[in-house]
Amino acid sequence: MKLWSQFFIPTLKESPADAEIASHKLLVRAGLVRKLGGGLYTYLPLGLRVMRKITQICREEIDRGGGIELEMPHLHPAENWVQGPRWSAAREIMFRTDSAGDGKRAPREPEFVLGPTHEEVITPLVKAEITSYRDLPKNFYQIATKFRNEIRPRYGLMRAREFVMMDAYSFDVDDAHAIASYGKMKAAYEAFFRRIGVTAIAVEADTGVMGGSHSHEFMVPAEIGDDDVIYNEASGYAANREKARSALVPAGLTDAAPTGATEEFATPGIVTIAALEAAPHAVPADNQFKTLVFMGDGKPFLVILRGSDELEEAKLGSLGFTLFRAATPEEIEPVMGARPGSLGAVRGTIKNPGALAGVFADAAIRLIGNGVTGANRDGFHLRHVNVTRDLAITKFGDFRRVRAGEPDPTNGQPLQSRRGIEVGHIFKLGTKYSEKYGAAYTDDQKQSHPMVMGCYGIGISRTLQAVIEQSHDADGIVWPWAVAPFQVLICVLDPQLPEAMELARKLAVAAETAGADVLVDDRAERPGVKFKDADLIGLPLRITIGGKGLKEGIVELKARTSKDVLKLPLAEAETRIADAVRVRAG
RNA sequence: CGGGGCGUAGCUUAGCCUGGUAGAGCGCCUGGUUUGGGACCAGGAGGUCGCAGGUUCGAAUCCUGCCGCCCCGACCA
Repeated sequence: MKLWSQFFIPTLKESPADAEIASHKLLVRAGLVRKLGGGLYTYLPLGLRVMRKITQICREEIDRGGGIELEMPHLHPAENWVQGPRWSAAREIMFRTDSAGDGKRAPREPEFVLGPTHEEVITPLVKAEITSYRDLPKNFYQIATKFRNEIRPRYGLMRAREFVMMDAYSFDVDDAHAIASYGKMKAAYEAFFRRIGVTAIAVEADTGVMGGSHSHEFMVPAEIGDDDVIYNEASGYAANREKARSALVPAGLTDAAPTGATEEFATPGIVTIAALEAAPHAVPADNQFKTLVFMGDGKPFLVILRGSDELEEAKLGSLGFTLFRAATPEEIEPVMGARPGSLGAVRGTIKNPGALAGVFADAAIRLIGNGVTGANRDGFHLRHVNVTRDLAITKFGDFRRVRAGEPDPTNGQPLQSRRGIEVGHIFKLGTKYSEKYGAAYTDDQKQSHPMVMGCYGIGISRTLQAVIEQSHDADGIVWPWAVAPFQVLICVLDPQLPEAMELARKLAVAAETAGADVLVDDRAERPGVKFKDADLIGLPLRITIGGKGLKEGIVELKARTSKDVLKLPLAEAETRIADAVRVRAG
């Protein structure tokens, strides 16, 4: 039992000016966190209690899924990263540290980085410690602070520079066993989110800079989420838009025959799809070929899409470049012979085709058959361009952004789209890290093999905020039982009455014995203030002890989720409260 | 990092355009009246107006630079 007057819950009537979304406002207003700087937050006592509860449930479920807890340093020798496979891709999000020195000369020390994730630490550890198939599988995890120099921290704990994450790393003898480990973690995640009272759905996801073959993200549906989930309820298909597929291009599609010889026509000043759509040319966007130029590891490559489609940039990750970015007009012209707006991939029109690392076409351009594209001559386009006859395509792929309404790839029904917050991610990594660091084992035939890895993350602090985003009303937070900082609030309206406080202590003991954490509001505040604060901090059960009720011989019991107030005769109060707690505690 | 916005008391903010003693509400302190959904009255403390330059007799206000924060984009748990 905690007495409010001896605890620290600084609630606010007004929302801080820098908070935009409900959960961020409530985090601050309910006295859970305070901001230190952009993306940096202090967990106040109430917030810390929630973090601990989420952390503990996470630990229990990961343990149940076979995880072994350890803790690695937050400070990493940069050397570990330089040796790894993604130093160049990941260094931009890392904080580098050194000694503050004596202020007189530049410190000369090994370079350190603050850990954004721990593959670069765990893999060398496992390499050194595990060498036999007899010691596999192993799945190590920790729940610890991570540091990422987010370009734009946002929405309170939602995207912070310093945040708490559960990160796990599995090591298996082969692919089949790695998939089993992956499956166990997926089940553990589902159990975790269920227990903390959060709806999180597993969706297919892009692997990003982590690499690896496949992955799922766990998404909490929310309007303010950063990600779009493409899904269909009937089929159960769900994917991050970055990864989503659709059956837009029918499997049996036959390629259109040419309609005539390609023909150049003048389009002075027309450099956008929309402009070519307008009169006098009137070429529909879905009859145009859009030609984009990217730089992949220093070499230009082309991506061709339908004019009506958007590029889904994440999908270019499948092309195998370590780093890629859009090319600048200065880079484009010498290769293509024209500036953006008049580009095309028709054979023979590209000025310097040898410079290209490839021409990658989205499969949907096959729906065009014969269309219009840039002539690689400023102010000119080509018509009657046939996909198979004319375009210098290296490879077809899926590069377009899927839109709601397109057919589900599994059942053909229309796909839907909604926003979500990514709270967890699981990756099947393969041998990318184990090969790089030499983490290998010897099998029973004395053969050496790289271990097959998986890695898994849950954003604990982000999940905390996602809980609030998903569970609040106009008055404040509505905590799910399992993660509430306290489950029972005893509101003593007349704390100056000794019999009121005595009763509060008695009821607190009853609730605690039944399995609840109890907060007693013993402040010398007016009832209105106490009720407003009670709703704001959102504890699941509220017991009200007032002078009036005591004269009547009752106390009141109210759930945060309900408007109904139960009047409990004093003689029954302890048992009734204990029952109410047991029902919810399960 | 590109685009936009904002920095005034612990919090929310007015004042800035059109330069001339920095104001309110909440919170805090004292006293009193109150006491079942953010009370009222009286008194009080609290501000180098983000920082540094500049223009001016005079700058919160105009100009320049920097810093910080928020929003949109690319990245992520």
